[in-house]
Amino acid sequence: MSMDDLTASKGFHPAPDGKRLRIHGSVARDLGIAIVSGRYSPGELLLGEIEASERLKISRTAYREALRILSAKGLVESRPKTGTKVSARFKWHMLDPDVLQWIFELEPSDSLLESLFELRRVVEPEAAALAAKRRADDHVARMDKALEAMKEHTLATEAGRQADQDFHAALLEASGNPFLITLTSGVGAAVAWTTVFKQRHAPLRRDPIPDHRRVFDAVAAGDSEASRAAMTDLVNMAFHDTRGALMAASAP
Amino acid sequence: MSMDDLTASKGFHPAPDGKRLRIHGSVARDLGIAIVSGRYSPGELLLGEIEASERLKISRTAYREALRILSAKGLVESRPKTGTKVSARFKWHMLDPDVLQWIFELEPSDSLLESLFELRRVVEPEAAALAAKRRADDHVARMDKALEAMKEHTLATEAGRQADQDFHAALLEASGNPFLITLTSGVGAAVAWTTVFKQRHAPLRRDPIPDHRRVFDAVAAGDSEASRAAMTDLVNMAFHDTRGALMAASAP
DNA sequence: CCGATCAATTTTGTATGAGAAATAACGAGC
DNA sequence: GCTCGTTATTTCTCATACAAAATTGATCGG
Repeated sequence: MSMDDLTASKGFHPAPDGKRLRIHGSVARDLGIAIVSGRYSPGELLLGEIEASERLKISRTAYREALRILSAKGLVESRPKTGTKVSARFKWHMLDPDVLQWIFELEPSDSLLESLFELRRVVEPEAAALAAKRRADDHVARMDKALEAMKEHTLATEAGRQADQDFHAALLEASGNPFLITLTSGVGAAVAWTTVFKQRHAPLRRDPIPDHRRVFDAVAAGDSEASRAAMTDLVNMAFHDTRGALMAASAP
Repeated sequence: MSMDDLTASKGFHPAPDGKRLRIHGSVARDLGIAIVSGRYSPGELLLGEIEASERLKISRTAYREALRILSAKGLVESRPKTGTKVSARFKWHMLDPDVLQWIFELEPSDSLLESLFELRRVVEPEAAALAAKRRADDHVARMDKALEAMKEHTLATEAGRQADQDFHAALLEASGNPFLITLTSGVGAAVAWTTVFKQRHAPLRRDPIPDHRRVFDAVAAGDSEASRAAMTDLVNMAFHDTRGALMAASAP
């Protein structure tokens, strides 16, 4: 692909950053999206530093730092004389929060979506089960509070979605496993953002409160089996919603 | 902590890179290890660019690029005027291959080790079960070949360990899920390197061939239940070995 | 005394030019 | 045909200068 396409699309991204931080990362973002979306194929050589930075109208340093970010995420690898090339897909850090977000900002293939939720169906119920065993009173209180806020504001509002995030965050913390926390929160955030972004506030899903309530009750009661089951349902519902959002966005 | 400690330890790392690639990343490595090992606490401010680069005896650009790598992995965040500070732990990308490796090069706490294998016990058996359903003949052939090589060379040799890697790689590919592949291979590689590095070729584990054979037979037969069970045993054995290696290294 | 607005200072961010290291490709010599 | 040095290209490093951002403090008005 031509580097000009990138320049052309500069600044058109909705930038679902949440908090504005590291504006400069937009270059890495654009390049990253171009890569994960397949506009650069694995093995393909990128232009040299001078040429690329000229096309993008940025300095060489800025371009290099963007490449550093991408190489830290396993998307590219560069060596002297050879140049910088897009890494093979299996080297990509697919679970990196940014990479995930980049993937889901475009139109992820059905199989990718299926794969991601395959992972979620395995991990998240187990996290809920662990949370049921290990939760402290504080976690239960936070989940309860978040649930109340969800009921009050609904998911159509920013406050409601924040409460949803809080609910899951508290649950994950209760699991006490930092790896599960990183994994699940990253995946959840990327997907949640997708649904919100693709279907703007569309009340497509059925009332999510009862399902959350089931999870809450099970975890609060310390019933790991019930927690697992309830969370499985929740993930399945999320899968349904996400698929719906993506299909609506791709075929308007 | 003082930045001088870093300079002092420069070049002492065994650099388990495998292929030499991006030597320059050693700065990021040192800093990353310093962070995940707790020598910098979350929230702590790093020195300014000029001062830090002087201490490390590198240029400002080199130091900045190292910071970029770390920020891409969620370890630090920098803003103008405020400076660069170590991010809160929950922001770290714990499943990033490099971060994992950095964590396990030091002495990870028992609870961390427990947490990681908690994740593995959930994910890897499921990956094996999926592989049993989806494996193609090619995957079986590769696993078979790798198994033969393992039997011939044993895990005490480099060739044998390579065969072990190949075995698991083929199995993961058979699962057909890129997220499972990234997750498992990253985790596996970091831990495998730890055991090899900590206990140099020590024949601590019982013969791993039969356990691998069980997995192979189940996957080849397309029996997902048996695959799940066999892989569970394999993970448990790996947990035992890793714990042993780490304890041996910490209390010589 | 309190508040707000505006300027100053500090820190990261960007730009640019010059050169060093690394490595793949080429060619000379045997 | 094979080995070994040479060359060319590309990333990597360095040094310096300037721009942008954001916190701090000071100044002014109420």
